[in-house]
Amino acid sequence: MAVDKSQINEVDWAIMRRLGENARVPFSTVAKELGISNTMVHQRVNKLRQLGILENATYRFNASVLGYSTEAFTRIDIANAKYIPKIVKELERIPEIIECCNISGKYALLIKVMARDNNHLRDVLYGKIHDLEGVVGTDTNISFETVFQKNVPLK
Amino acid sequence: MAVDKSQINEVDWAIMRRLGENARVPFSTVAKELGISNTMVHQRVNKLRQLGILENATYRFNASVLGYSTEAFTRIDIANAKYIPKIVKELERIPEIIECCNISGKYALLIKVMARDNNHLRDVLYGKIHDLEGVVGTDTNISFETVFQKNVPLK
DNA sequence: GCTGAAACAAGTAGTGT
DNA sequence: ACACTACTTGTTTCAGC
Repeated sequence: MAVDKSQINEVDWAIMRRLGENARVPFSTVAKELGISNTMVHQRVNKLRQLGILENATYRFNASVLGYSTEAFTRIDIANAKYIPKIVKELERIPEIIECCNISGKYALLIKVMARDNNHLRDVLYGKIHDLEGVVGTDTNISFETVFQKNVPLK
Repeated sequence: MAVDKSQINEVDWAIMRRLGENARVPFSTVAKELGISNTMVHQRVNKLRQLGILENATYRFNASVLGYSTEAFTRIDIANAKYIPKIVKELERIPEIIECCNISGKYALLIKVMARDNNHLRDVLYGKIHDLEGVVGTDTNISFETVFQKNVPLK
Protein backbone atom coordinates (compact mmCIF):
# COMPACT_ATOMS: atom_id res chain seq x y z
CA MET A 1 0.00 0.00 0.00
CA ALA A 2 2.68 2.47 1.04
CA VAL A 3 5.10 3.75 -1.57
CA ASP A 4 8.86 3.46 -1.38
CA LYS A 5 9.84 6.92 -0.20
CA SER A 6 13.33 6.71 -1.65
CA GLN A 7 11.71 7.52 -4.98
CA ILE A 8 10.72 10.89 -3.62
CA ASN A 9 13.32 13.60 -3.23
CA GLU A 10 13.47 17.07 -1.70
CA VAL A 11 12.10 18.71 -4.83
CA ASP A 12 9.05 16.46 -4.75
CA TRP A 13 8.40 17.31 -1.12
CA ALA A 14 8.78 21.00 -1.83
CA ILE A 15 6.29 20.78 -4.68
CA MET A 16 3.83 18.93 -2.47
CA ARG A 17 4.17 21.42 0.35
CA ARG A 18 3.53 24.28 -2.06
CA LEU A 19 0.51 22.65 -3.68
CA GLY A 20 -0.78 21.59 -0.30
CA GLU A 21 -1.09 25.19 0.77
CA ASN A 22 -2.37 26.56 -2.53
CA ALA A 23 -3.54 24.21 -5.24
CA ARG A 24 -4.07 26.98 -7.79
CA VAL A 25 -0.57 28.34 -7.79
CA PRO A 26 0.75 28.18 -11.37
CA PHE A 27 3.30 25.42 -11.89
CA SER A 28 5.57 27.97 -13.52
CA THR A 29 5.60 29.97 -10.29
CA VAL A 30 6.50 26.84 -8.35
CA ALA A 31 9.24 26.18 -10.89
CA LYS A 32 10.73 29.66 -10.40
CA GLU A 33 10.59 29.36 -6.63
CA LEU A 34 12.41 26.06 -6.69
CA GLY A 35 14.82 27.01 -9.46
CA ILE A 36 13.74 24.27 -11.84
CA SER A 37 12.04 24.27 -15.21
CA ASN A 38 8.28 24.20 -15.29
CA THR A 39 8.44 21.03 -17.36
CA MET A 40 10.04 19.44 -14.33
CA VAL A 41 7.21 20.50 -12.08
CA HIS A 42 4.75 18.89 -14.48
CA GLN A 43 6.69 15.67 -14.60
CA ARG A 44 7.01 15.49 -10.83
CA VAL A 45 3.33 16.18 -10.35
CA ASN A 46 2.47 13.47 -12.85
CA LYS A 47 4.77 11.04 -11.08
CA LEU A 48 3.25 11.85 -7.69
CA ARG A 49 -0.23 11.41 -9.09
CA GLN A 50 0.69 8.05 -10.56
CA LEU A 51 2.15 6.94 -7.27
CA GLY A 52 -1.21 7.83 -5.75
CA ILE A 53 0.24 10.31 -3.27
CA LEU A 54 -1.22 13.40 -4.86
CA GLU A 55 -4.97 13.28 -5.08
CA ASN A 56 -7.43 15.82 -6.35
CA ALA A 57 -7.31 19.47 -5.54
CA THR A 58 -10.44 20.88 -3.96
CA TYR A 59 -11.69 24.27 -2.89
CA ARG A 60 -12.72 24.70 0.71
CA PHE A 61 -15.86 26.56 1.66
CA ASN A 62 -16.40 28.60 4.77
CA ALA A 63 -19.18 26.87 6.64
CA SER A 64 -20.17 29.69 8.94
CA VAL A 65 -20.44 32.18 6.08
CA LEU A 66 -22.76 29.67 4.40
CA GLY A 67 -24.93 29.70 7.52
CA TYR A 68 -23.75 26.46 9.10
CA SER A 69 -22.95 27.62 12.58
CA THR A 70 -23.58 24.37 14.43
CA GLU A 71 -21.06 21.62 14.03
CA ALA A 72 -21.13 18.36 15.94
CA PHE A 73 -19.40 15.03 16.32
CA THR A 74 -21.81 12.16 16.80
CA ARG A 75 -20.91 8.60 17.66
CA ILE A 76 -23.42 6.00 16.59
CA ASP A 77 -24.12 2.85 18.56
CA ILE A 78 -25.05 0.01 16.25
CA ALA A 79 -26.84 -3.19 17.27
CA ASN A 80 -24.79 -5.50 15.07
CA ALA A 81 -21.91 -5.04 12.65
CA LYS A 82 -24.00 -6.48 9.84
CA TYR A 83 -26.01 -3.23 9.73
CA ILE A 84 -22.97 -1.03 9.15
CA PRO A 85 -22.71 -1.16 5.32
CA LYS A 86 -26.35 -0.25 4.87
CA ILE A 87 -26.27 2.47 7.52
CA VAL A 88 -23.18 3.99 5.95
CA LYS A 89 -24.91 4.14 2.59
CA GLU A 90 -27.86 5.95 4.11
CA LEU A 91 -25.64 8.34 6.03
CA GLU A 92 -23.81 9.27 2.86
CA ARG A 93 -27.09 10.49 1.38
CA ILE A 94 -27.61 12.96 4.21
CA PRO A 95 -25.95 16.20 3.08
CA GLU A 96 -25.47 17.47 6.63
CA ILE A 97 -23.11 14.57 7.38
CA ILE A 98 -19.78 15.54 5.92
CA GLU A 99 -17.54 12.85 7.32
CA CYS A 100 -17.98 9.29 8.50
CA CYS A 101 -15.38 7.03 10.09
CA ASN A 102 -15.52 3.45 11.21
CA ILE A 103 -13.90 3.44 14.64
CA SER A 104 -12.96 1.04 17.41
CA GLY A 105 -14.90 0.94 20.65
CA LYS A 106 -18.52 0.81 21.70
CA TYR A 107 -19.60 3.14 18.94
CA ALA A 108 -18.78 1.79 15.50
CA LEU A 109 -19.30 5.02 13.59
CA LEU A 110 -18.16 8.56 14.18
CA ILE A 111 -19.71 11.27 12.02
CA LYS A 112 -19.31 15.00 11.64
CA VAL A 113 -22.54 16.91 11.23
CA MET A 114 -22.99 20.44 9.89
CA ALA A 115 -26.23 22.15 10.82
CA ARG A 116 -27.64 25.66 10.68
CA ASP A 117 -28.61 25.64 14.37
CA ASN A 118 -29.49 23.28 17.20
CA ASN A 119 -32.99 22.65 15.83
CA HIS A 120 -31.54 21.62 12.53
CA LEU A 121 -29.06 19.37 14.31
CA ARG A 122 -31.89 17.73 16.25
CA ASP A 123 -33.77 17.13 13.00
CA VAL A 124 -30.77 15.32 11.56
CA LEU A 125 -30.14 13.25 14.68
CA TYR A 126 -33.69 12.29 15.62
CA GLY A 127 -35.43 12.72 12.29
CA LYS A 128 -32.90 10.89 10.16
CA ILE A 129 -30.19 8.94 11.96
CA HIS A 130 -32.25 7.36 14.71
CA ASP A 131 -34.71 6.05 12.12
CA LEU A 132 -32.12 3.84 10.46
CA GLU A 133 -32.36 0.11 11.08
CA GLY A 134 -29.66 -1.08 13.44
CA VAL A 135 -29.05 2.28 15.12
CA VAL A 136 -29.45 1.80 18.88
CA GLY A 137 -28.35 5.20 20.05
CA THR A 138 -26.12 8.21 19.49
CA ASP A 139 -23.80 10.30 21.59
CA THR A 140 -23.20 13.84 20.38
CA ASN A 141 -20.68 16.50 21.23
CA ILE A 142 -20.98 19.99 19.85
CA SER A 143 -17.82 21.28 18.23
CA PHE A 144 -17.45 24.88 19.35
CA GLU A 145 -14.51 25.52 17.13
CA THR A 146 -12.17 23.75 14.77
CA VAL A 147 -9.00 25.12 16.29
CA PHE A 148 -6.80 23.96 13.43
CA GLN A 149 -6.85 21.60 10.50
CA LYS A 150 -3.82 20.52 8.51
CA ASN A 151 -2.78 18.20 5.78
CA VAL A 152 -1.20 14.81 6.30
CA PRO A 153 2.40 15.35 7.45
CA LEU A 154 4.70 15.48 4.44
CA LYS A 155 8.05 13.78 4.48
CA MET B 1 -21.25 36.15 10.15
CA ALA B 2 -23.44 34.37 7.62
CA VAL B 3 -23.90 35.93 4.22
CA ASP B 4 -27.26 36.84 2.67
CA LYS B 5 -27.84 33.90 0.34
CA SER B 6 -30.14 35.86 -1.96
CA GLN B 7 -26.95 37.33 -3.43
CA ILE B 8 -25.99 33.88 -4.64
CA ASN B 9 -27.74 32.36 -7.64
CA GLU B 10 -27.77 29.01 -9.40
CA VAL B 11 -24.72 29.85 -11.48
CA ASP B 12 -22.72 30.61 -8.35
CA TRP B 13 -23.72 27.31 -6.79
CA ALA B 14 -22.83 25.45 -9.97
CA ILE B 15 -19.41 27.06 -10.04
CA MET B 16 -18.85 26.16 -6.40
CA ARG B 17 -19.91 22.57 -6.90
CA ARG B 18 -17.53 22.27 -9.83
CA LEU B 19 -14.59 23.82 -8.03
CA GLY B 20 -15.42 21.82 -4.92
CA GLU B 21 -14.83 18.60 -6.79
CA ASN B 22 -11.82 19.76 -8.78
CA ALA B 23 -10.06 22.97 -7.90
CA ARG B 24 -7.71 22.80 -10.88
CA VAL B 25 -10.31 22.70 -13.59
CA PRO B 26 -9.70 25.69 -15.90
CA PHE B 27 -12.23 28.47 -15.45
CA SER B 28 -12.71 28.46 -19.20
CA THR B 29 -13.85 24.84 -19.03
CA VAL B 30 -16.31 25.69 -16.29
CA ALA B 31 -17.55 28.56 -18.45
CA LYS B 32 -18.17 26.24 -21.39
CA GLU B 33 -19.96 23.70 -19.22
CA LEU B 34 -22.26 26.33 -17.80
CA GLY B 35 -22.73 28.18 -21.08
CA ILE B 36 -21.34 31.48 -19.81
CA SER B 37 -18.26 33.53 -20.64
CA ASN B 38 -15.08 32.82 -18.80
CA THR B 39 -15.04 36.43 -17.67
CA MET B 40 -18.23 35.67 -15.80
CA VAL B 41 -16.66 32.74 -14.01
CA HIS B 42 -13.84 35.00 -12.88
CA GLN B 43 -16.20 37.65 -11.63
CA ARG B 44 -18.30 35.12 -9.73
CA VAL B 45 -15.26 33.52 -8.18
CA ASN B 46 -13.97 36.93 -7.12
CA LYS B 47 -17.34 37.77 -5.61
CA LEU B 48 -17.49 34.47 -3.73
CA ARG B 49 -14.00 34.99 -2.43
CA GLN B 50 -14.84 38.48 -1.24
CA LEU B 51 -17.94 37.19 0.51
CA GLY B 52 -15.64 34.76 2.28
CA ILE B 53 -17.48 31.67 1.06
CA LEU B 54 -14.73 30.41 -1.20
CA GLU B 55 -11.49 29.80 0.62
CA ASN B 56 -8.20 28.45 -0.64
CA ALA B 57 -7.83 25.49 -2.90
CA THR B 58 -5.66 22.71 -1.56
CA TYR B 59 -4.35 19.41 -2.82
CA ARG B 60 -5.15 16.31 -0.80
CA PHE B 61 -2.56 13.66 -0.12
CA ASN B 62 -3.17 9.98 0.25
CA ALA B 63 -2.17 9.15 3.80
CA SER B 64 -1.80 5.41 3.43
CA VAL B 65 0.41 5.72 0.35
CA LEU B 66 2.60 8.04 2.42
CA GLY B 67 2.89 5.32 5.03
CA TYR B 68 0.39 6.62 7.56
CA SER B 69 -1.72 3.57 8.10
CA THR B 70 -2.85 4.24 11.66
CA GLU B 71 -5.41 6.95 12.16
CA ALA B 72 -7.04 7.73 15.50
CA PHE B 73 -9.44 10.08 17.22
CA THR B 74 -8.32 11.07 20.68
CA ARG B 75 -10.32 13.04 23.21
CA ILE B 76 -8.29 14.93 25.75
CA ASP B 77 -9.39 15.47 29.33
CA ILE B 78 -8.13 18.80 30.64
CA ALA B 79 -7.88 19.77 34.30
CA ASN B 80 -9.07 23.33 33.83
CA ALA B 81 -10.20 25.41 30.87
CA LYS B 82 -7.41 27.88 31.51
CA TYR B 83 -4.90 25.35 30.12
CA ILE B 84 -6.67 25.02 26.78
CA PRO B 85 -5.05 27.87 24.81
CA LYS B 86 -1.54 26.75 25.73
CA ILE B 87 -2.27 23.08 25.09
CA VAL B 88 -3.76 23.90 21.70
CA LYS B 89 -0.62 25.79 20.73
CA GLU B 90 1.53 22.83 21.66
CA LEU B 91 -0.72 20.38 19.83
CA GLU B 92 -0.49 22.45 16.68
CA ARG B 93 3.27 21.94 16.66
CA ILE B 94 2.89 18.16 16.59
CA PRO B 95 2.80 17.18 12.91
CA GLU B 96 0.95 13.94 13.57
CA ILE B 97 -2.06 15.88 14.84
CA ILE B 98 -3.91 17.04 11.78
CA GLU B 99 -7.12 18.35 13.31
CA CYS B 100 -8.14 19.78 16.66
CA CYS B 101 -11.62 20.74 17.80
CA ASN B 102 -12.88 22.28 20.99
CA ILE B 103 -15.92 20.24 21.91
CA SER B 104 -18.63 20.07 24.56
CA GLY B 105 -18.62 17.37 27.22
CA LYS B 106 -16.13 15.89 29.62
CA TYR B 107 -13.31 16.05 27.08
CA ALA B 108 -12.62 19.59 25.92
CA LEU B 109 -10.51 18.68 22.91
CA LEU B 110 -10.93 16.18 20.13
CA ILE B 111 -7.95 15.55 17.87
CA LYS B 112 -7.26 13.44 14.82
CA VAL B 113 -3.89 11.72 14.84
CA MET B 114 -2.03 10.23 11.87
CA ALA B 115 0.64 7.67 12.72
CA ARG B 116 2.68 5.13 10.84
CA ASP B 117 1.70 2.30 13.19
CA ASN B 118 0.52 1.63 16.72
CA ASN B 119 3.98 2.22 18.19
CA HIS B 120 4.15 5.58 16.55
CA LEU B 121 0.66 6.38 17.84
CA ARG B 122 1.72 5.45 21.35
CA ASP B 123 4.75 7.73 21.09
CA VAL B 124 2.51 10.64 20.16
CA LEU B 125 -0.02 9.94 22.91
CA TYR B 126 2.28 9.08 25.80
CA GLY B 127 5.46 10.77 24.65
CA LYS B 128 3.96 14.07 23.66
CA ILE B 129 0.35 14.71 24.62
CA HIS B 130 0.37 13.33 28.15
CA ASP B 131 3.39 15.48 28.98
CA LEU B 132 1.53 18.73 28.44
CA GLU B 133 0.56 20.71 31.53
CA GLY B 134 -3.15 20.45 32.23
CA VAL B 135 -3.70 17.16 30.41
CA VAL B 136 -5.30 14.70 32.84
CA GLY B 137 -6.02 11.86 30.46
CA THR B 138 -6.93 10.79 26.95
CA ASP B 139 -9.43 8.45 25.38
CA THR B 140 -8.52 7.11 21.97
CA ASN B 141 -10.44 5.30 19.27
CA ILE B 142 -8.70 3.91 16.24
CA SER B 143 -10.26 4.94 12.96
CA PHE B 144 -10.27 1.83 10.78
CA GLU B 145 -11.54 3.67 7.76
CA THR B 146 -12.75 7.06 6.69
CA VAL B 147 -15.84 5.80 4.92
CA PHE B 148 -16.56 9.13 3.23
CA GLN B 149 -15.63 12.76 3.47
CA LYS B 150 -17.48 15.59 1.77
CA ASN B 151 -17.53 19.31 1.51
CA VAL B 152 -19.90 21.56 3.42
CA PRO B 153 -23.36 21.20 1.86
CA LEU B 154 -23.78 23.76 -0.89
CA LYS B 155 -27.02 25.63 -1.28
C1' DG C 1 -24.80 42.04 -15.09
C1' DC C 2 -22.91 40.27 -18.83
C1' DT C 3 -20.00 39.59 -23.26
C1' DG C 4 -16.04 39.69 -26.64
C1' DA C 5 -11.60 40.82 -28.04
C1' DA C 6 -6.90 41.27 -27.12
C1' DA C 7 -2.65 41.06 -24.43
C1' DC C 8 -0.45 38.29 -21.52
C1' DA C 9 0.72 34.19 -18.83
C1' DA C 10 0.75 29.34 -18.23
C1' DG C 11 0.41 24.39 -19.75
C1' DT C 12 2.00 20.76 -22.84
C1' DA C 13 4.67 17.96 -25.95
C1' DG C 14 8.53 17.16 -28.82
C1' DT C 15 13.46 17.38 -29.36
C1' DG C 16 18.11 17.46 -27.95
C1' DT C 17 21.85 17.27 -24.59
C1' DA D 1 17.00 13.18 -15.84
C1' DC D 2 16.69 17.50 -17.25
C1' DA D 3 16.02 21.92 -20.16
C1' DC D 4 14.80 24.49 -24.37
C1' DT D 5 11.65 25.65 -27.97
C1' DA D 6 7.48 26.09 -30.16
C1' DC D 7 2.73 25.49 -29.92
C1' DT D 8 -1.68 25.27 -27.54
C1' DT D 9 -4.49 26.68 -24.03
C1' DG D 10 -6.09 29.44 -20.16
C1' DT D 11 -6.22 33.98 -17.51
C1' DT D 12 -7.16 38.63 -16.95
C1' DT D 13 -8.37 43.21 -18.13
C1' DC D 14 -10.96 46.60 -20.42
C1' DA D 15 -14.18 48.71 -23.58
C1' DG D 16 -18.86 48.39 -24.66
C1' DC D 17 -23.73 46.56 -24.78
